[in-house]
Amino acid sequence: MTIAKVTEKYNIPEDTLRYYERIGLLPPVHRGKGGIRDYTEEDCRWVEFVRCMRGAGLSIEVLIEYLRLYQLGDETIDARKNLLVEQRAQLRAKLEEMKQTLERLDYKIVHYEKITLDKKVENPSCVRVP
Amino acid sequence: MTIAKVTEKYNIPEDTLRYYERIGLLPPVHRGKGGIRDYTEEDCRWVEFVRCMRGAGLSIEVLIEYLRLYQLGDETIDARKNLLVEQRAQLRAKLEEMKQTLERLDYKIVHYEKITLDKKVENPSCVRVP
DNA sequence: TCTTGACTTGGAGTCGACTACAGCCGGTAT
DNA sequence: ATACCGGCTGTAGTCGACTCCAAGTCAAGA
Repeated sequence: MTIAKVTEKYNIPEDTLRYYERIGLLPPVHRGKGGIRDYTEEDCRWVEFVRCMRGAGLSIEVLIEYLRLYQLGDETIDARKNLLVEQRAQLRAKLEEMKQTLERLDYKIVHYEKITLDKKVENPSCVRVP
Repeated sequence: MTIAKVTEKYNIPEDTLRYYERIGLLPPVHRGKGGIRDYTEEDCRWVEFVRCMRGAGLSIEVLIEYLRLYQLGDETIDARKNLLVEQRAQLRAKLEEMKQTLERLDYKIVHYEKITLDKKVENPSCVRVP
């Protein structure tokens, strides 16, 4: 699969795919004639995995480490699991924080809607909070 | 309230508080003798608000705009509400994405645990996926 | 044969969000 | 009087994560 196809399929710019590979966030992609990249099924799985994890905010550094461990084989299964457990904990925490903030936004929006209604009935009962 | 107290209370570095004020992410803080900042209750509410929203990933740009609108008074209530509604939508989407990823991590971790167990009973039934 | 277009590398530039000084000021403790 | 805080401004530097570009290669089509 050419880089253009991968870009199209996963919606990741070509430059970014090359960059990911260069820094070791993707395994070295096999090259065909003239050094042109030819992404295998497994390469694509990595691309998708990285997109997913980056989308959730995992750092590039951590993902490079994960790939590195993966490439070292079965010896690193424990280390990989620990890495994922750690990242999961952080993700959980972030998620919780964001849920709280979402609720706060809900509350504020309701507040703004109340103000607007109050104004319509000429009864301004709003308080000044951020 | 001095900047040091605010730093301590909200766990935001002094440099960052000054930076936030400079770029208009906080309203101009009143100064006492010798130009020293004296944060009011309302200033603190903004600090806390900004910390919360930044923590959820809202951009500085958007928050500056929100403060700007707020400072323009009641004329901008609608605009502010719209801004919040938009940001809430984005936050919801991000949250959903992260939830999916969290589940995926759960799944992968379980998978790694299975591998470890399998190995203990000399029955390696694992597949090679990222 | 020449051009076009998809790909390559290597390196530099950008962007958002801080973060770290250098150098100065004013009040208090020794 | 001096030294030390704690704060101030202004500017520059850092960091993570891309993003852009020049210059080159190669294959296929007019």
